[in-house]
Amino acid sequence: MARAATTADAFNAVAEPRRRQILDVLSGGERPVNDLVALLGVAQPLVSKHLRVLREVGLVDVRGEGRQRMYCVNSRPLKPIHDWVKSYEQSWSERFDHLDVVLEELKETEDDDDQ
Amino acid sequence: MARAATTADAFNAVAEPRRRQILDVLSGGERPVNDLVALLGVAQPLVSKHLRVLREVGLVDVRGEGRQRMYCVNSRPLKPIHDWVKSYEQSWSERFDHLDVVLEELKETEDDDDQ
DNA sequence: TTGACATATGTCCATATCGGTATATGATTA
DNA sequence: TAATCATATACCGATATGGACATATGTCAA
Repeated sequence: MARAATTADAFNAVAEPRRRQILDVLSGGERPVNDLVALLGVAQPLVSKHLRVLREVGLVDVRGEGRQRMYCVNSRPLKPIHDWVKSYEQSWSERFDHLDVVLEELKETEDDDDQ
Repeated sequence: MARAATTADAFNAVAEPRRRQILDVLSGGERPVNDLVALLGVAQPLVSKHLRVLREVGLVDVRGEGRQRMYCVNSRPLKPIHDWVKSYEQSWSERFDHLDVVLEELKETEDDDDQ
């Protein structure tokens, strides 16, 4: 087998930075493709391809408006990502970060022993 | 260019389900490689390679213990994912979900008009 | 040292990616 | 109808993947 398709799920679709950018722009409201092309400074066919991936995993919806196609975000497929990542959240919370700092300092103190 | 390397960042590393599984197991505590091999039922070289990817993005730390290598989670690289996804959280919250339901019902009512 | 165990690395294959360029489809206007 | 604008698709290249397999490295015990 090879790497999972980008259209396999939101995890894969969103791993590409450009697609996150697109979602970030669309989170400000519905946009036609050419807006994204201008805002991201990317070739139009590439934008269309990224939009296709996002559509296939349900992260964007389309609506025809004249000769334009208006895209908007549908963030529900992001929920599994949120849910999975959330269970790790406490680990980097302030309390634990502080503990890390303390441990780091301890280690450095040990390292300094041989000076 | 091709797809970004799996070791490019946590987004890419974590897009692979098997690697999330590994992190999920390790979140229960430090484990040697063979534990993961047994628990996931995957070939050992494959586990080692996944662990390498996770290590390269800083999601796991290793510690030598005799002839074993103990792996544990370091979830800090997940924070960017959490932060990015979090900004979309409200969209799927109850309130909005309810709104979706209402709109869905409205649409179905319209569709039923021709009965 | 030899052997056994734990883990890592190397090679191979099939596959699909992102990006670029060219072209097709589709809707609107003259 | 023809020309134009907006978007989608097709094809190509370079690249790296996950998995299977074989083998190297490294640590300990007899």
